[in-house]
Amino acid sequence: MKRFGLSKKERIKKKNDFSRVYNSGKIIYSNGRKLKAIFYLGEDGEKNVKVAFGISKKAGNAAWRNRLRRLLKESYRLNKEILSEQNNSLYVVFSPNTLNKKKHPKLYLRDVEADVVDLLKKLRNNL
RNA sequence: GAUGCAAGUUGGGCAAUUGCUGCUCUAUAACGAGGAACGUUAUGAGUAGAGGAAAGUCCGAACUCCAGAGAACAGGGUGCCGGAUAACGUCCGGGGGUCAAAUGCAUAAGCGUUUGAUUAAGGAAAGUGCAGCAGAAAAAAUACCGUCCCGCUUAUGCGGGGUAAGGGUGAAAAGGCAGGGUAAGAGCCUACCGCUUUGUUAGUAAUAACAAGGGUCCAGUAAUGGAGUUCCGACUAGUCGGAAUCAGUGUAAACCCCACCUGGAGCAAGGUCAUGUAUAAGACUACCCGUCUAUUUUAGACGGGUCAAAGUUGUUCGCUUUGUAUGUCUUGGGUAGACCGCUAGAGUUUGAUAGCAAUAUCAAAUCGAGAUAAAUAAUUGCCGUCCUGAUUAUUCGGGACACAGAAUUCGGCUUAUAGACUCGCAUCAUCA
RNA sequence: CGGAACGUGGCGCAGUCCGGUUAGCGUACUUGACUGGGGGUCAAGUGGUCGCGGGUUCAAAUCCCGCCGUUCCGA
Repeated sequence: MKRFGLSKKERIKKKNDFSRVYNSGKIIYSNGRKLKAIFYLGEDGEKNVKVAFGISKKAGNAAWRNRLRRLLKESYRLNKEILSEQNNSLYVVFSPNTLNKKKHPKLYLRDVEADVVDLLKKLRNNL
């Protein structure tokens, strides 16, 4: 597996997985409450982490949402080794909480990455 | 050269690193009984990878399904004329209306020419509805003030009648204006303008130009009466009665009339395979006639008719299916995985020909997204454009670079949009 | 992606079909009266770009066109 890669196997694709995360997952927020993450810890013993990025239609128009999703993906991709020590299957969905297009018409990686790292560290401590 | 307007084109570039999706490979590895071949997965290499609006979903089509998708009505849409097109509410060309400016003619009303803007613009002399408030009167209307005549009265004025020129109301008051006429007035009469009818010419047509006709005639101060012409109705069939004889205004994005178009749903359409639930629930299960077979009653098959149910997604007709078969129809439940549909097409560019143009025909060349909790990217550096701070004939900083993201595919419309370029027009400045 | 409905005082609605009278109702809010005070009742009052922009009309919340926003449905 690539060190900085993010292939199809590392993403949540099935509808059942999504409903499991949203129905019985836990929510944590980043410092400043810009972002939030919903996660679900499985008990099958398989060592893999799956992620997804969910952005509401109310946050902004399609081009803005597309850019935010790519930045979130990039931030996770560069920092996913933080979660490499756990042993069960883990499902995580990242979403913006207070972030929207009206407040932040221009998005940059340096703004988003710090919050994602913060979220990942909190996640590791919760396991 | 600057500024403004209008039209069109374009929608930052190069490199490095790290990634994603599709396709290709005599590539490497693992797995599948596994040597070859094949398949799957991973890795590697190569290659391609958002738009002019991809948007809004406002129109039009292609394509697919609905067990005919037929007819009539209803409903919906379009609306100057002609052309283009697969089609359109789109585009092109032509003509008309309205408004503004300039200018010419005219006493005026008005008419002509040029330029610009705008125009959902068939029919209001087929019918119906509506026109609040104000105003005397609002649609075959009407006399409030005024004005004229007659009667009464000392007079102020009162009563009767005429009058739409003037005042006033209103968005709108029943052609305009000048002269004649009159008791006063009025198309009451006349000229001009407008309106309208018919004809000719030009044009495929909308329409335009030109010509002719249309406000009747007689009597009367007037009201009015008579005559003529046209239309309608009645009957006793050639008389009687009624209406008209220069606009009965506006509204059809009110009903409506006319012409043309129109079945419904939409790629989450639909098809194949896999997985999987519960043969779950409900409705219909009628009658007559004829023929044939077996024959005691009777039963079965075929054909026809009636009836019932369901479908035909508004109604009717018509049509189709079913009516004792482990049948048909309706409702409900379950699956959310894979593949096909899925991208080469009414495609793009160039040239020639036809055409005023939209566009068409022919020839040559060319094209490379196809995802599905959804790829097409992120960061950095340099260059480019703009803003700004310091320094000052040069350099160093800082910031910004639009609107916006394919989801079956096309043709349009509408809306959003920083900057750059091209052509044309107008104004100003400078030089020759 | 496709298809539908709705937008009127702070809140919930009527009026829109078929244009005209003052845009109305409940609740909330303000003031006053009744009460020793509160609650409650009664009376009076405030508050509206009828989502936004054009058009038709003498006149538009209402008719027509274009935008904006919200909600719902579809394997």
